[in-house]
Amino acid sequence: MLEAAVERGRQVLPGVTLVRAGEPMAALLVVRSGSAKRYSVTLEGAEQIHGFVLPGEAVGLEGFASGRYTCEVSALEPLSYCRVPMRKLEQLLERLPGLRREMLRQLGQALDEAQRLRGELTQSDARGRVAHFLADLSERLARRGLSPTEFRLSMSRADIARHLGLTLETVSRALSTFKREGWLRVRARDISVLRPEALAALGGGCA
Amino acid sequence: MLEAAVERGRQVLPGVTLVRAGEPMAALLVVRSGSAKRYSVTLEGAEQIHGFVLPGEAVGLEGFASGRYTCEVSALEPLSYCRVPMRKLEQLLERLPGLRREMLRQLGQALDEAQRLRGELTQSDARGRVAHFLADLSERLARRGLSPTEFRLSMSRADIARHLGLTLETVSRALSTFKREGWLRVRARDISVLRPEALAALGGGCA
DNA sequence: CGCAAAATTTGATCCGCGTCAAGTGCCGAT
DNA sequence: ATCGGCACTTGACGCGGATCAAATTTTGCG
Repeated sequence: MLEAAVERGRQVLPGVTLVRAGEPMAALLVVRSGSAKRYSVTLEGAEQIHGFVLPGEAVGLEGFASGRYTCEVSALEPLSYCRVPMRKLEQLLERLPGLRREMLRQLGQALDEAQRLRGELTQSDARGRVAHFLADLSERLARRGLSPTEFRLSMSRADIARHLGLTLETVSRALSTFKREGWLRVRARDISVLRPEALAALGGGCA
Repeated sequence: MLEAAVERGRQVLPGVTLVRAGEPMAALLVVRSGSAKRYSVTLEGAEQIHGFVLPGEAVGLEGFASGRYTCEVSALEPLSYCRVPMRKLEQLLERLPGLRREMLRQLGQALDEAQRLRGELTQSDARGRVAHFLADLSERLARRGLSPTEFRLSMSRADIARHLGLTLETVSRALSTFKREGWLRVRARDISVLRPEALAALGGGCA
């Protein structure tokens, strides 16, 4: 059923752009492995990073609004994904009530997360934001069966900073602080979380 | 068709809570007139304001994620709304491909706006955020056929501040600055926008 | 393996916004 | 009409993070 509609996985190299802002939304993309960044480019040419796409997550859901993608998505590592053409998707939605609910669920979740993140970011200070970012990443990795305590950041400090509305220096300082406090081990882009609860306490003030 | 499924409008007074976090999502609510604030309560009891609901907008779409609402929505003014029970909604989605697309479109748009807003807020300074807030409000009012230049804020400065991740003093100062520059006229909660383009320039750096 | 370029860390200084503290004006109650 | 309370405005000051600058590590490549 679903499998039959899905085009065989495709592979791309780091730096390759999967979708561009303004391009018609011809298909739904789901990342199989690797990671990507979602961003839009401001008038001044700066990247505004909306978030990072991990395995199992869909790309460009916000394109449903207008039928066109509203941001760019480009691979941060070698990445494989599968692709469901919109025409196929509509046929499937016609037939499968479960898939309808699933699509609404996914969109609802994306919306919920976007809001929650916005709340976190506007309320917290720099370290709180970085802690939250790490905790969130950790949780999403765990959801995919990967280690929540040992992972490698696929994005640069600058990408993290632009995502959190900070400067890369501030992100670096926050990581150094966490390291000094004994909450993390940091070696370049390799992270070991030693005290997840400390990060969660700083990052998550939500009920 | 749609009209038949919609329960007659209901009215509530200011301060009344329409939906509560954790409550099962039994129906889709759409605001007819008046306005409301969406918020969640942090562990410390502070309100985190996710946004404001204007006429024509739906309440609690993020509830699709889990079948339960994830934030509270309470009326800021006398408010009327209509209500589509979830059971009815599913039946309609079964039969109407157009409504399916419309639901996805609405969710996509909510997602797109949440992301865009997050980007704005994390990148801009205090005046940029307030300018963006006013420009956004103005645009949404215009979309409903209301005046984009003359309106009354239904929310307090404190609500605006918590929404933007600022303090109420800073919001007040931003408004005073805009007034001094001749971009706005401000009398208590009544706003006249004199130079929309100035606000847009400060508020919107997106492509 | 060694070099050059890029990414990251660390340090010093400055400024915007949060905080604390007084006013000022608007609105409802009596 | 007057009073009291609350929302808002305005002012003073300190701190966290942006900015500028330089050292250090990592990575990609010949």
